[in-house]
Amino acid sequence: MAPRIAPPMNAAAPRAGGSKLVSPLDGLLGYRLRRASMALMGDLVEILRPFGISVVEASFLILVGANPGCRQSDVGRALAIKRANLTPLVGRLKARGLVADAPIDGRSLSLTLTDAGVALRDEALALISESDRQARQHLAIDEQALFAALASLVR
Amino acid sequence: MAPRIAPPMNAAAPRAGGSKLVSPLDGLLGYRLRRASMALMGDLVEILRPFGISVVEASFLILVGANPGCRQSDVGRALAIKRANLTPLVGRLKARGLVADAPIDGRSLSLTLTDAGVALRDEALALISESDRQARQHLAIDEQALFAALASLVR
DNA sequence: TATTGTTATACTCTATAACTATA
DNA sequence: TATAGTTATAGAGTATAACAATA
Repeated sequence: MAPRIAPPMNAAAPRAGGSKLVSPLDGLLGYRLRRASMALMGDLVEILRPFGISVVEASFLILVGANPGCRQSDVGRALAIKRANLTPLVGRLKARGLVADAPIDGRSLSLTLTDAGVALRDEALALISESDRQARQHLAIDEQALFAALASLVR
Repeated sequence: MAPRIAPPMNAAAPRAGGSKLVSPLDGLLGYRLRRASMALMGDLVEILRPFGISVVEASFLILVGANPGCRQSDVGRALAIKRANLTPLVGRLKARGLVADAPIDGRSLSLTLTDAGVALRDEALALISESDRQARQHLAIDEQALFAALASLVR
């Protein structure tokens, strides 16, 4: 056994400082993912605050903007938003003049961004992309590998 | 220009299948993190359902269990739970006989798991760790590098 | 019969503000 | 003065169930 230097007496007492806790959670991938996700979500909330839209609403606008004429139900599936929650969400965006809908076949609705919706989406997406780029640029890991690993955890 | 073979007529119409959408969100790290986190959280919810506790409650029990006698406020800080939400959380766990508290200095509370709390924590943590291990074992990426990358995104 | 959209409702988690007591 | 804990309350976000209309 290698000799060990005796630590100072106060180092032997756990909880001395009173604030640093042992965290078994730090060894869990799920926990680390949640904390990282929450950190980026927090940034996103700040970015979106001036626009007066939520993260879910922004995701919705971005997806509809990239798929003009898409069915409401498909957007809901893609974002894992339940039908029952989709109605008031679309209602808010329509009320703000950001989204327009039109019947497809009598039971489905097609969605499109209005000009105002496109303008807001463009502004917001630019800021979101820039913030995301900044978060990625100091990663000490291959970005493609990271994305692939994250994708492998979904479903 | 290279000659192009004419596609079948129905292939020219986007949205033919009607379900796959173009998703600019897939290029965002924040979005991929959120989806991956939500997937693992879903697993966790299923694991905890038989115990009748939430993900937050399980995290709380695990952290208190690893730090007997810790201050309630320190646990709240470590898990980013606001003081106002901590009181009913601890109240529920005390009412179920999983956690015990004791005054430290007249304004702070120290928390400890009861025997029942330790037993539940042991059972739950074993299942959680096993589920987490399964999620990690097929990652095509260095685990240490992944954890470091995730940590670099927090704060 | 299965899907789409709607309505109503409830539950969880989180957020804010005000208050008391203590270091 | 800053911190710890409490209380009350409000807001997102998400969940279920039931319904009508349509494919």
